[in-house]
Amino acid sequence: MPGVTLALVDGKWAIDPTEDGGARLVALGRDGLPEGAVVHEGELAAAVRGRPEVTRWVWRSTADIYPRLLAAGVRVERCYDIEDAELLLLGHEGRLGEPRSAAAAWARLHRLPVPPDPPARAAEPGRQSPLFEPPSGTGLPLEALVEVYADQQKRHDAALHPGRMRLLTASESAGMLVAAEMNRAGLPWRADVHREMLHGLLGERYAGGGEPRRLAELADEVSAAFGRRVRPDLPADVIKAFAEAGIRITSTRRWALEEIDHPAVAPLVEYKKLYRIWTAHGWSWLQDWVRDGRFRPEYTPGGSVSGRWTTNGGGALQIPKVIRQAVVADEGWRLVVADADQMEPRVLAAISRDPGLMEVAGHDGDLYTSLSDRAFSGDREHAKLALLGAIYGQTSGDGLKNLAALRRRFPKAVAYVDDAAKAGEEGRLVRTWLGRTSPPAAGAGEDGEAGLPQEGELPSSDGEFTPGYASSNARARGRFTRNFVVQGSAADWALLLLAALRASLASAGMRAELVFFQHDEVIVHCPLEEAADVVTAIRSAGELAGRIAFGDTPVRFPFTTAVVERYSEAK
DNA sequence: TAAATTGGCGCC
DNA sequence: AAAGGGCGCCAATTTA
Repeated sequence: MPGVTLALVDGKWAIDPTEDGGARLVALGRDGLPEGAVVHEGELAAAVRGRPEVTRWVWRSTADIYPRLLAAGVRVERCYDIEDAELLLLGHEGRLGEPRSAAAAWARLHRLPVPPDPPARAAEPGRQSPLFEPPSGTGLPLEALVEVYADQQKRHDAALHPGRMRLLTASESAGMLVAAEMNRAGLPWRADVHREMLHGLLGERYAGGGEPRRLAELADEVSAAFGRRVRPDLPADVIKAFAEAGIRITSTRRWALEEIDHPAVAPLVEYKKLYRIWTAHGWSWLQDWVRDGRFRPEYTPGGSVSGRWTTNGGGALQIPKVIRQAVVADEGWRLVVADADQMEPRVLAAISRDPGLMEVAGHDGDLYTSLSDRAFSGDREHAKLALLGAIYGQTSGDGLKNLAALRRRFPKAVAYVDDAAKAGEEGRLVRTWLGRTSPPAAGAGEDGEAGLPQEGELPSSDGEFTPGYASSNARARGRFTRNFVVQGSAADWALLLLAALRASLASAGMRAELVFFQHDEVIVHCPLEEAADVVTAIRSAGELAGRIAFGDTPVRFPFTTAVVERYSEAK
């Protein structure tokens, strides 16, 4: 599958946009240093389009440059995003928090004062597309960018696992391309369907921005149940009202409310559910975020420390299930919705190399069922809770009880997350499989010393660890690092999945495009006749991602797929 | 008055 | 039955 490999060297060029809409470019050798002279082209897109032999474009920031190429109809196969790589390398070096702009990297290289990063700008729904903004370059000439790039190559060599680190920066760069393409494509969204649903759920929308009819009615029911006016959206008011009724609660979370026997509970819970839809995905959301039949969130690959993506504006990764009815394929097209099955347990099997868990994860069938057959006398729910509890660091409840059984049967898997938790409690850093590194504990830093950090050897300066005892802060940090190694390695795999899928769709010359990605789930929008091939492409990409990320492993990465007209029809 | 924090809940 | 990881978003409240 030549179109799907992740070649790291060959045909690399560095490019930097100029103020006048052109670009400066130079070919790069294997060492990352320039080969030949810098050339200037009058038009950025033409400069790229005219060099089809280039297999990887090295540039400062994909988010800055690629939308403009896409607008001109130019797609690129691969890129290397210098500022993204800088962030990953800094993290790996235990220096997360230092400025990551190319200008900062260049200044560090030359022992000059390091400029702080510009503040991140929040997405505004009505904001002009970056297409019409001038390049937001940092004023660094191409020659300096290339110096930073060559230095980054050396820093990859110095990483704990240089090959994996290269894979990490290459795949996150690919993720940047995917993100820009998805931002451009948008998720098909039927505003009329959405409005119908809002009306059905919430009732009429009153002018002046007040609560819709159904919410007002529920608020009245809550008040009637208490015998006085109570505002259901104010936790303090609700807690006080229950106290007056002789019921002591400390929070108004749904699970806490549902324990209570009181006539206010039912309307209160219903109110919270609908209130959430009204404020987060209601009429004003629709107005702000849906244009021309598409919802266009801004994806940020690696936006969370674990490497999961985030979105900026529009809450794209929290679309309530009921609202998904509004996600409808175009006429004659379909949505291929693919969900990776039990991704995190499978990733734990691959990274811990626990023989028993690898065997359980070596089949496409339901992982929790085979887990429970082996270790929980067929009790699937207990098996699932135990495994998730181990990954999340559960501290009480049934999950904890069943952890003992899990530890007996799958000692290496449990030890892997336990070791990560211990590292976190002791203030050390942990890494994902490909080398993304957890941030230093709060209060650590400042005293960073020379030399390359090795796994588990980075000191913390918060001084709160004492042998045999961990403070609640330390334990919280342990839960974080415990989960980080699994969630983050799963994000590693997901990046490779996206890169492989993108390459596969492009090489097959399909009209299909990726339109949604959410941790372990992708949606591809495609003509009906391409749907079967898309399903195949997704399955192959998942397996390929597993092999590239984790090497020779028996662990399988199957998907549940659905070819549907509406997102809500999947699952 | 603006920025930061809190509580709650949606998704994974 | 009870609450462990990661986010973004909203409204209200507290802090600067």
